[in-house]
Amino acid sequence: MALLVGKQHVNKVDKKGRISVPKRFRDAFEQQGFRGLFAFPSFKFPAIETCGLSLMKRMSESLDDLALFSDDRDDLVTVIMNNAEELPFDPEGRIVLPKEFLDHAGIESDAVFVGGGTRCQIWDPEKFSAHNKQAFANARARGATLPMRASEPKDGGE
Amino acid sequence: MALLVGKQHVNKVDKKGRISVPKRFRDAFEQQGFRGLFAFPSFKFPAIETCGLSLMKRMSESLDDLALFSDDRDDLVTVIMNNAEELPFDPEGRIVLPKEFLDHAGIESDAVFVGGGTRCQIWDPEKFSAHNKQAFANARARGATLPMRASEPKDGGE
DNA sequence: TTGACGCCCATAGTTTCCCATGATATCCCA
DNA sequence: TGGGATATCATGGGAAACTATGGGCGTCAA
Repeated sequence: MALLVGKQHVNKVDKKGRISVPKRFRDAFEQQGFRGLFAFPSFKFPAIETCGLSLMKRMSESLDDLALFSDDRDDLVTVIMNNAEELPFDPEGRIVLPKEFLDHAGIESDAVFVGGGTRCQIWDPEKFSAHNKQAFANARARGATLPMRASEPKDGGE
Repeated sequence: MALLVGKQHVNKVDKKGRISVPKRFRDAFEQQGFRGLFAFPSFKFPAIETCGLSLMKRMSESLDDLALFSDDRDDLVTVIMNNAEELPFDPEGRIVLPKEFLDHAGIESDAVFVGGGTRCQIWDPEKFSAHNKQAFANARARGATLPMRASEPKDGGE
């Protein structure tokens, strides 16, 4: 899948709750066989997490591998599936953000799409800006490092 | 199959006990070859479990895999199969919820359809809200993780 | 005959679609 | 290399389509 990066897409939420999904991101999601995306509130941040059909399906299948009616499964289903929403694109490539999501993220009129590799987050621009600064500070203070995966011999698809 | 997710569908139970099944869920169930759904009271929660023909079949088969005459099997067969009802959609896409189910779930005038991937549950909105909070707390306390199925090597077609 | 159930119709409120407009970015050509 | 022509993307609003809901009627069965 195309990589989603960047934080330059600041779009407007209109009075119907619609917002344009940046073309790049939209294309990446559409390639997964569903003209839309899946969104759910982040539990760590005041932000909305979004992903495409592939990841959502994979999570659903993984959940189905757990024993039906087990506590583990029930809790995870609730946390993941029950709190997600399927948001189809309209012909112009917009989605309608449920009010609950807007509240969670503290979004009013503008929102920024932040690419995070295979998925993306939607933030209130100011909140993200603060979060971004903080992340820089944290990484610097902690001297964060990233152990790298061995590179693929061939171009490993997606 | 289309994924069933979300908890935004809050519909009303009319005095005949009818309730509209949200369009998305209805479509997903109908695709399975039966214009209706299967429902049975959850034995863990004050909620009604519902699923389509496919999952019902899969559960039946899974039950057959349990040892004949084992307590688990007998109990589950009783709890699931004996208490399940086949609820056909009316021309408007509604089902009639048996009074017994309404009582079990403590549903009076409103009910929320909660998507859980391949099935969905019907709850009293307030009870679900509390349950949702609890599930988050449980998952966090237990440090729940979801072992993921291996992702498809190629771009997962479909 | 009464009640339960399924079907039909009417309606209100949303949601989705469609079109128009403005703003950008891209490209082409002088 | 500058300027404009063109395609693309984001945005806004109105209209059409659809979903959810409520009530009435006929039918079948106890």
